[in-house]
Amino acid sequence: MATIKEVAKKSGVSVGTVSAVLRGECWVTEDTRRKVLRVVRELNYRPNPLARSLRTQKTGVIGLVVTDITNPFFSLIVRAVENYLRKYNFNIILCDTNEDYAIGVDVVRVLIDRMVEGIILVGDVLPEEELEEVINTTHVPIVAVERDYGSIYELSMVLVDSVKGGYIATRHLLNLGYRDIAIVTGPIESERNYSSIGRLEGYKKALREEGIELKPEFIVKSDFTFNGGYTSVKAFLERGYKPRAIFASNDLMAIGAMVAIKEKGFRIPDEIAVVGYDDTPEASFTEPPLTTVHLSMEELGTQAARFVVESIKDRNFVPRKYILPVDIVIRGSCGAFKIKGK
Amino acid sequence: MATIKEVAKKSGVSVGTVSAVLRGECWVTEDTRRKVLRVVRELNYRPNPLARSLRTQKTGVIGLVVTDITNPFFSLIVRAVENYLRKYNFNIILCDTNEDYAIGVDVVRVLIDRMVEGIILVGDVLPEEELEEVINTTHVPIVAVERDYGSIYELSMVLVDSVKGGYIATRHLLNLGYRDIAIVTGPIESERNYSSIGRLEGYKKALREEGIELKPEFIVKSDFTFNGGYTSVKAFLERGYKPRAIFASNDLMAIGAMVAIKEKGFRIPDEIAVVGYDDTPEASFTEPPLTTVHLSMEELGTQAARFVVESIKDRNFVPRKYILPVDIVIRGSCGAFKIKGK
DNA sequence: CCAGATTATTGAAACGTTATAGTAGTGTTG
DNA sequence: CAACACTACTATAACGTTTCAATAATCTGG
Repeated sequence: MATIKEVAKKSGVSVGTVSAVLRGECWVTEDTRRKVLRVVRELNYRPNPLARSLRTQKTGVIGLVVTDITNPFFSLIVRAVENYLRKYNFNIILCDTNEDYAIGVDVVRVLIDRMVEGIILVGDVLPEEELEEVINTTHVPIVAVERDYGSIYELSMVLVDSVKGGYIATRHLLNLGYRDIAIVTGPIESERNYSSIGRLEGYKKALREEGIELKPEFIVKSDFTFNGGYTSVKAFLERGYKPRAIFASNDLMAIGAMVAIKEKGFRIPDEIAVVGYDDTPEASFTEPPLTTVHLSMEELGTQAARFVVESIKDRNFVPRKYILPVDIVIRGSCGAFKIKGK
Repeated sequence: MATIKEVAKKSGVSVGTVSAVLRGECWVTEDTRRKVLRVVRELNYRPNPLARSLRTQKTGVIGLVVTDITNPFFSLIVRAVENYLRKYNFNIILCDTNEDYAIGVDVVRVLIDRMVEGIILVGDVLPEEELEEVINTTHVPIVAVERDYGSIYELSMVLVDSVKGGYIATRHLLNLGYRDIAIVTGPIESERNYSSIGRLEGYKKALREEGIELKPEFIVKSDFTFNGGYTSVKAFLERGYKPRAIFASNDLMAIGAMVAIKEKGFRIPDEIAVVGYDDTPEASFTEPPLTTVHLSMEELGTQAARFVVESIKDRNFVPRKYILPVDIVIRGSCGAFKIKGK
């Protein structure tokens, strides 16, 4: 690997000048610029980003941490973030925590050591204590996606209006005349399960509004996976419950639920209607196609990336909050098109 | 951020000694070691990896490039790679090329500039010319996954026995007595579509073996996505063809195909049997569950990561090739369990 | 008890950049 | 034409580590 020194020597100028040419400083004469650039090409010189970063304290790297890369919800966000950041010449260090706080904590520390210029946390990567610690000990801009840390901390957030999402899903089912509506939730043990709890809240709100009593046994706890949706709903049905409709808090669980429902011999949507949440690509390819709360993962990712870039470029950026609007996309599984089939 | 100098000053030793303590050199007295470590803790000192890398020429970073992070096949590999590399304290810079060579080429160059210690390419990231260029100009160990670059280049490969996979899928359908078997392929325009072409080869081989003539119109070209599978099979059926079975070259397309088949009013597997490829999680949650060629993405990822780590640790590692064995997992969609339902 | 070996430690030179103070050389101006 | 300001550069000190030759301190053994 050629270094800047060799370029300098060979083109008969100082390293400073070469550096200046490469950084596009305006004061260099056209003559020397050309001379230097020729040598750069000749030696196939490429500046060493490590050395550069060491000096400038800028790495051009953003840390992106997700809880489950395997879930299309997250991978679509990852793609959007990457596409956005590429335009600004940032690279991404990606980490998947596998929903494990220990890994999350570790990984964020490593990112900070590596002097990333920004961190995007998607999902429940860090407990509040650790987030606080990180924010107190460092100044990297942080953006949390789909995890509400409240307004106490200095970080931007990109959120989905989960309550509203849960509400419109349930509302939609109510509007279709269903009363016995069960919900399949994600993890809801603690406050921090922002998205699960929000969706559940929306569900409750819609029922309350309609004056329907809330049956605790109709709240089926699960875990946002295919398999979780399948087993929890199967168990639920085997306990003898028979709701008229099920709102699953994400598409993966909705798909699992649909399999369980069919296995128990019920028709969808005629006997049990199903609504999902996320509108992942697979939602269009279930049988019947899944009615689901649509949210744009692309928008989430882009917005998060935008916040990060802004907080890096703009010295006095103040953390912001973006709330993604949601709507419902109606397909076959809810029974809205009883006549027309698909 | 505390630097090693401050630690040195505060603990009354030289920087060299601090460095030695931190790197666990054995010659330091227990006394100084303790003294230094106390100060390290007090100042909450963490070595700057940039500076370290600049000096040692080792970054502890591996580049991981995939063509479509959105596809569970890839994201499962990513997860496996990450899990393996974490154990060796490597971090990952992930890039998604979106199947775009231009991005792939660019991204690999950036990775090399950043002095990653190894590169894992999953899928068709780079054209041969560029791979050659990269290998000739640098010495980073490279591992290609699911892309066969032949034996000319100095790189390790982790491959799936695509031909065998295609063969056993088709063989399975033949064994069930089906003769009219269509195949839905991925892109097959050029040599480099290693996986698509391999699977197609396997399909052809099985038919040939059985003395069945190959109908070119039964080779349905598609693109490895849900939607591709759906539209291509829909068009195929609308052209009036009615195969007894369809082998889709991945699960996503199989799922799309199943929707198309049902939409056209055919029952699966009674009228048209379906077999997929990959055994992604969604394969268990189709209706009926998808019979598919099982391959362990985890194994692929782990193996690739292992190769990378080995080539880094072992000065005289010679590039190796690993071929993942495949088998078929029989579920409902192929009609092997006609009696028992699921 | 001193030469020589051994042990614990230091000091300074890298690593490859950028940033900045300084400096020749060339106009400009009063 | 001296004083001054530009212009186009150069030299060098960082950045925060590791590495290694040099060195002081201690220990051996003849």
